[in-house]
Amino acid sequence: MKKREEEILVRAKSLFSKRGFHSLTVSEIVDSLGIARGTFYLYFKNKDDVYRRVLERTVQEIEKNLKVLPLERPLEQLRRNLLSVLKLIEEDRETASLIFYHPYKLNLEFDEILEEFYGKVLSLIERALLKGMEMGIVRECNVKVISRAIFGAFVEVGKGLLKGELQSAEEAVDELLSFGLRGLLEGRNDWRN
Amino acid sequence: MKKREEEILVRAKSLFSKRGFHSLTVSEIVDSLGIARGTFYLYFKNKDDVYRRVLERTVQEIEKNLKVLPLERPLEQLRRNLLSVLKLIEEDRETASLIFYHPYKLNLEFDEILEEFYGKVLSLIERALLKGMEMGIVRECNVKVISRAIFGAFVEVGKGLLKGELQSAEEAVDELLSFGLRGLLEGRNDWRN
Amino acid sequence: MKKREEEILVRAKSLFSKRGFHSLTVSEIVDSLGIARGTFYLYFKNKDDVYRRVLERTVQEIEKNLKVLPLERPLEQLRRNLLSVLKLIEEDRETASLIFYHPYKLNLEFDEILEEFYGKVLSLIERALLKGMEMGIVRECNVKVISRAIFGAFVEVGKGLLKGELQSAEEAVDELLSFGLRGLLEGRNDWRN
Amino acid sequence: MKKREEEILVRAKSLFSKRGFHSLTVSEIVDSLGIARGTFYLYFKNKDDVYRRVLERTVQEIEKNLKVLPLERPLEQLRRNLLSVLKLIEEDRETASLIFYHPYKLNLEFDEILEEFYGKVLSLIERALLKGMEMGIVRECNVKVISRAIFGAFVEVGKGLLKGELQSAEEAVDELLSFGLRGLLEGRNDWRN
DNA sequence: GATGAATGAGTATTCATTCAT
DNA sequence: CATGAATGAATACTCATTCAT
Repeated sequence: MKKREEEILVRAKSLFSKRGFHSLTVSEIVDSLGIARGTFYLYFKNKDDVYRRVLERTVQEIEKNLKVLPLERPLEQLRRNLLSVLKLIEEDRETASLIFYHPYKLNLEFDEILEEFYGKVLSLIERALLKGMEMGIVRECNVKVISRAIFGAFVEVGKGLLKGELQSAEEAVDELLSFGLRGLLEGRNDWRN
Repeated sequence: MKKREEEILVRAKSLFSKRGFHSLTVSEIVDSLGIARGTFYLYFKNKDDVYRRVLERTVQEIEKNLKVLPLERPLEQLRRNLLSVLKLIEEDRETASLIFYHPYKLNLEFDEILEEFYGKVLSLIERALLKGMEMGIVRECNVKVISRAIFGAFVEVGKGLLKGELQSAEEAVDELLSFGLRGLLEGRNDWRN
Repeated sequence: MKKREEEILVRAKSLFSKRGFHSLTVSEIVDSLGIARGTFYLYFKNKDDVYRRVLERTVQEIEKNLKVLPLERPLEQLRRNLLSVLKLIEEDRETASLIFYHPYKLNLEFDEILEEFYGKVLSLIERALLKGMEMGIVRECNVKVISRAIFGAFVEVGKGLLKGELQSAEEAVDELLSFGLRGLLEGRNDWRN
Repeated sequence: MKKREEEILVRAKSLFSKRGFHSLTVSEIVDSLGIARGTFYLYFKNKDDVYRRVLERTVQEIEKNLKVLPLERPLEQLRRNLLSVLKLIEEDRETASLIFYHPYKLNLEFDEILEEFYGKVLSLIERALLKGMEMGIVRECNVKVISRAIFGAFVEVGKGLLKGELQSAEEAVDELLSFGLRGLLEGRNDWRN
């Protein structure tokens, strides 16, 4: 990766995360870097191209943190993954903003990138659930529905952290896990026991 | 409400839900109705104006279905509300699409409309949780985190229904409730008992 | 003249004098009268038509005050005419505004209306000058130039009154006349003596 | 100043002076130069912007010719200034057209540009008058009124030259001066003596 | 590699005018 | 006489993209 290309990608990510796809112009990207308009097109086919690559990178960064640990302790693995992603959000608001607030229907290609990412996360959750059931830790349930529910709960808590309406990622993940495992009803025990 | 205005709003909702705000042009709206460009501006100040009104209406339609039932049975109330909204989604994919896939950062005013709506839903959930705790049905928990989690789970399941990746709204809601109430761990009882 | 027609003309004059031709819309005229857009076109062919008729009327009102008195006392006649027009300006700012600040090159037809009016005023002045020369009161001069100069001086003083930068019409006319007759140089007598 | 910018300004001045602000379109400017619509907006913020800059330039060109000579000979200075401006008008009809026939009430900002210019010319005249009085050359008079009168006379003669209704600028200025200094009444001497 | 002037298709918006009721 | 909904031509302005230097 060329230095210039990298430079543009970094700046573009920052700007797209603040301004969204449509309101950010190519001029703003190049002006903010002090480079010529033509230089931009030396490294990127067009505006869609930068956006796609920004999205891809961002998704990859998160995926690096999604470890497919050995499945002996599926719930622990899930906990770790959720926590590591929420931590990332706390640290890198640009990434979070892109992932959570990406406008769908911009362009089918863009949507696919996130859909694929979401799909990966979903299947990670599904696999943990299935393994848990196999091991007798997790009760029988509709995995399709529940994995989505977990995913959604997680995403929404992530947004809460991003907006500053929730405070600590650690606390949120524990609360989330506890909720997911024990449910809301009174009279349960901690799942780790 | 004038007939024309209604006609435009209905068509605009349909088109915005399919195409998003930016890619839909005013020309497409009027062409699709076979009316003159000027006619559009007779009823709407500008493109933002239609979009705002479409969004407002859509939110209102859903809110009509969010009944603030007497809180004696908070969990039952929650169940009904979630179900009625998911049913709506099943029936009216345009509404669902607008609500779930609205691009944030389009325009602060637009975002506020949905934020306000989401806020209402969140507080509905919070109130049910708090009442449940008061009544001793729901165990102590961080209401801020858990209400978001429930909301997120619900939204994500809604999206799944919309995309056709999940089948029945009824089944999904029951599964969701059971998940939320009993959690995932083996060896729990049904909350209704 | 129909009552409605009159009503529209009066309002249009008022609005055109404040807003100018281009920035005033037909909608504003009809809205301000509480009548339908169609009603306007019952009495006027188009927007140009009202403007033309407003201009014509306004010019006619002034012309009524421009008396072609018997020429025995040409300078006295000139004084009276100038005074009567400046008085009108003091009283009717709408008329003054239209006459003095009409944007040329709007439309040839409009320009002609004022040009014709200006032409009349000029020839009034010219005739007074010529008569004065004939009578030996006025010294030999280039009537074309001087009549324009008198006209211009008069118009500019009118604008000064309109803008409130000059105070009394009477005083201004006397000063103007004295200037025109005696000139600026020291050591002259009053022309009436 | 970039070559293109200059090119556009020159053409715009020419077109505005012939067609006025409203009837001239941006398309006409660019078509007449054979450049793209976007090129125009590279150099000018909008249509108002070109007009404003054309007006400012034009005023500046004239102001360069308005010399604030030492005041020992105030009337001679006035004569020179009036003459130099009238000469300019003879030579540059576009400038003259813009200055004399600019439609007021287009836009407050535009009006201010000319008002400021007119104000400068007026104060130039006022200062000459006051100095003249101080030196005992000019008789006591209401300077506010008389300076306006001189200005108006001058403007109107300028218009006459522009329209071709008056012939020579030199002759007109001398006639104008003689009129202003000696007045119209018979039996006066030349002011230079 | 880098530049930045030039491009022009695309879009929102206005407003005088018409005409069926 | 009066209405006012509907029209659509006209226009300003934006911005992604190109290409000669």
